[in-house]
Amino acid sequence: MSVQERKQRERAERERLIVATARELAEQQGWDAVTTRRLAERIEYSQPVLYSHFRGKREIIGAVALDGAAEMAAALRAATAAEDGPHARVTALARTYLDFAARNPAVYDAMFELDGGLAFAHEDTPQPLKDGFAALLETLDQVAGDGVHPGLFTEVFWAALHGLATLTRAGRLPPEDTGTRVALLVDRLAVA
Amino acid sequence: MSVQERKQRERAERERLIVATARELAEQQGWDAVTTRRLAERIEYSQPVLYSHFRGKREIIGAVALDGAAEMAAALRAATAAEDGPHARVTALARTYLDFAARNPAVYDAMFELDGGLAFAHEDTPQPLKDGFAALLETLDQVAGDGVHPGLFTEVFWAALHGLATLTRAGRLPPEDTGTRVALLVDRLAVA
DNA sequence: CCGAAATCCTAGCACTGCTAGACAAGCGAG
DNA sequence: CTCGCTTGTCTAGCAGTGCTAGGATTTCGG
Repeated sequence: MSVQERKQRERAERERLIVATARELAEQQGWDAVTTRRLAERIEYSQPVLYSHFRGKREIIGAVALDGAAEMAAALRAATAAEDGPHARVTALARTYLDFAARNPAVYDAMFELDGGLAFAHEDTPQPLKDGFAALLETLDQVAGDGVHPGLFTEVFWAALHGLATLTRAGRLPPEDTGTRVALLVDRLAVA
Repeated sequence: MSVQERKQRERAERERLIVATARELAEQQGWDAVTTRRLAERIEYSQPVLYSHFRGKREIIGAVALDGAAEMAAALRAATAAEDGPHARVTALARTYLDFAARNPAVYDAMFELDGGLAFAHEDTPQPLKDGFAALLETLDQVAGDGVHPGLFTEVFWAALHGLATLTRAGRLPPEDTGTRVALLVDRLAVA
């Protein structure tokens, strides 16, 4: 049995390599450069190997997205835990969110811009995505205000952050004023 | 000279046909289905004709985006003009924006999601885009609040709308609560 | 009416995601 | 240890993509 276990381990290892390589390549040269051929060459296997791990390119993007979601959730929790008071925590949350999106554009694209074939807002939503939303909710819950459903408030706040992230990265918003925009957003949306 | 004029007219007419057909096809079957071959077949010309009007597919997407921006700006102005009072106008603005995005997903994608090769936030930004932003600013200017730069406020509000639009359409947010989200957003962001 | 110029199309390139079928390596059974 | 078989991998290829070179056809000006 040990032989099979080793094989399974190696297979899982290779799968992680595929995802990590795809992410790296996307971050370096953009998702357009992530072709099955280039990806296969980088992991030093032939293309069909990719399809023995994933149904197709979409699923690879989806895997990168899940990794990213877990990472982002951890970053958000770490950033908010270091702050005192709801207002400071929300500010830190927003800054960290936008910072993550700016520093990992390819991963952010995999999560929200590209089609990774992931389910959302259903019971069959993958755990890391649920957890990412939960990380937002934990902090935003405290500033939703009376009579406002925390989940709905989180959705609105998240949408605002998402809009800022995407529009800034696409060159639609000048990046210099990000700090001011965050301050305005937090001051208005979050009730003490 | 009349002959040349007629030719120019026909050329312009054909260009409009290309853009309209691209938009129609994208709205019917998604942008993935808008290939140069299919598009060429629909306008009953060969592919190279497309390239005598546009540098490439990107520019076609850009042309659809510009059309859409003009349309959206008109819709926003019409909707806000019919309302009395700043709060009602902002609400109408937000509703109209999200409604436009929901009803014309392909056009909205061309404007913001896809790369149409358009410049933004510079002096060489095409006029319809500037005008779209101006349409937002006209209404939001009234509710920015004291000491808040109207342009910056508009950017934040716009980002929030954009986030709601994209996340809803991608299935990330349940569509039922759109009205509630808009109400929350307007109530908090807009200062009476 | 005829040469020149503008217009358009056929054919093809390099690339994409994805897959069938050949091939080799490693396994368990005798 | 050897034989058959499963398992894993690769080569080669398909249909489709955006885009373009070069030839054919139409249309214009003299």
